[in-house]
Amino acid sequence: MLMSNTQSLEAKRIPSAVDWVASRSLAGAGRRVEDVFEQLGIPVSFEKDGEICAESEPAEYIYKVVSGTVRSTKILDDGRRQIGAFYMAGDIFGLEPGDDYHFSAEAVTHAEVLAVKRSTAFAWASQDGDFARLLWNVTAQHLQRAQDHILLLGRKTALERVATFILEMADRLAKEGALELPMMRQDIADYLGLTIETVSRTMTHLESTHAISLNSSRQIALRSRSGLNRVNAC
Amino acid sequence: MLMSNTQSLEAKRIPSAVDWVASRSLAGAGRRVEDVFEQLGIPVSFEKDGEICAESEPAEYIYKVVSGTVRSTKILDDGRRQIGAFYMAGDIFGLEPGDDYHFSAEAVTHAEVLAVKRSTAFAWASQDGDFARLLWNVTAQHLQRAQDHILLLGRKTALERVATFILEMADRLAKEGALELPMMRQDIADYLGLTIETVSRTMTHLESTHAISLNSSRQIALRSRSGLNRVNAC
DNA sequence: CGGGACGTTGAACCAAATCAAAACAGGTGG
DNA sequence: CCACCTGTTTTGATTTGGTTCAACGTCCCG
Repeated sequence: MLMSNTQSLEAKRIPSAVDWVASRSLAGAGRRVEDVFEQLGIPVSFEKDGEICAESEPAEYIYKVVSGTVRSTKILDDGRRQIGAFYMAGDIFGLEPGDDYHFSAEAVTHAEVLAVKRSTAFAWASQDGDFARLLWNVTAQHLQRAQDHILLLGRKTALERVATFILEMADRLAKEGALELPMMRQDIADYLGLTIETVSRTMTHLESTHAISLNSSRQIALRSRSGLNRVNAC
Repeated sequence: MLMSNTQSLEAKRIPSAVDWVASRSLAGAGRRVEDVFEQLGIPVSFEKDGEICAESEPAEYIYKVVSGTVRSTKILDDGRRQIGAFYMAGDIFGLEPGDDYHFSAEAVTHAEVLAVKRSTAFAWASQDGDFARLLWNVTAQHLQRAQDHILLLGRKTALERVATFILEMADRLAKEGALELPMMRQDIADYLGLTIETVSRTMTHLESTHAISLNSSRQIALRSRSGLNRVNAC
């Protein structure tokens, strides 16, 4: 869909970025490592549902989310879909040990990302231990989240899954007690390994037990964090 | 249980390893990066069900499996257990971005591991880009496996889960078509997010459809890899 | 040969899925 | 401003895959 967007990257800016890193890689020590993406990244924006990268395509870029929300997905032959993670502002994704992406990534909302060529990032990391350490750290944190999610999918009930989800989202994007979910019910269902109906019913149930209140389907207020924590086994 | 074993590590050998890495870290360039664990690691062995590390304890060591099989587990308050991964000979585990382990690890069978102090490994990695790259690679591969497992737990049926499991184990430890499972049914169930009964029934079903044959409960022969691949959605 | 751990099988049950329909929320255009 | 359309969410009725509960086999190992 937004393939043209992705492909145009190459023609537009990348070659100069490669030259840049080659010429400055040893001068990078003074640079703040957190800002490497900001300095080397090409800003790209994706409309809602735009495809940022596709499973089993060459993993040419690493991405950092500037704004918006991104989902990583895997799809089975018959269309069943699983969302592995949501990435929000500040999150880095697309780091692959092999040559190809191992999942697809799509914009949940309109999203702005910074794209850095994999080769550029690796070249930089080989010169700058702090940056290498940052990349490892990002990967290891993703792994921890994945392990938590494995526990959720393998052993938690629908009620526990939804409670965990709401608490996770509250931590990541709450402004004083209320949160605006960027994704629709189908995305939540595919993240939690449930159906939309079960997600909807469970939300309603949490509202009826005064754990949350649903301003609109996307806007949730935490009524009782302790209630959510209680229902969320841990 | 084997806490004494783990704790004795410190007294026994670690301090000398720290000195060693300090004195030789810059001389390490000629060393084969794959062998760093063999050179720096302290061999430790664990009996069946021995605890190698525990969730939320300080992540003091990184481990490499020499022989045997290890499971990583997370447990909910009420005892529900999820196995995140199995580690076999050659696998590295225990790499944590934070200061504490994020899961427990136990020996499924009698297991020999090499333990390297986290601080030692990180010190080495900061001097040796190849070793840093190796550690990142290990982490990123674990992440990919975790993502595949998330898909399995979120969206696959019991039959598909068991088929996927058998194919995975066949890839990792098959000798000409037959494989000897190191773990019991409860471990398989906790890995696949099922119950022992369902795992057992599903194995029986796969045998009755001539996809596998069960020599004993632990010894499986792949009768029809294509049959398994067919049942295993992907 | 007897006991305990592990594995299989059977029957009843239940949490979540599926199937179906109604309610809701934005847009768009008259 | 309202009527209409389309995509999304909620609610209801029914079904089902997998769990639970219960019993029986099997395999070691002393």
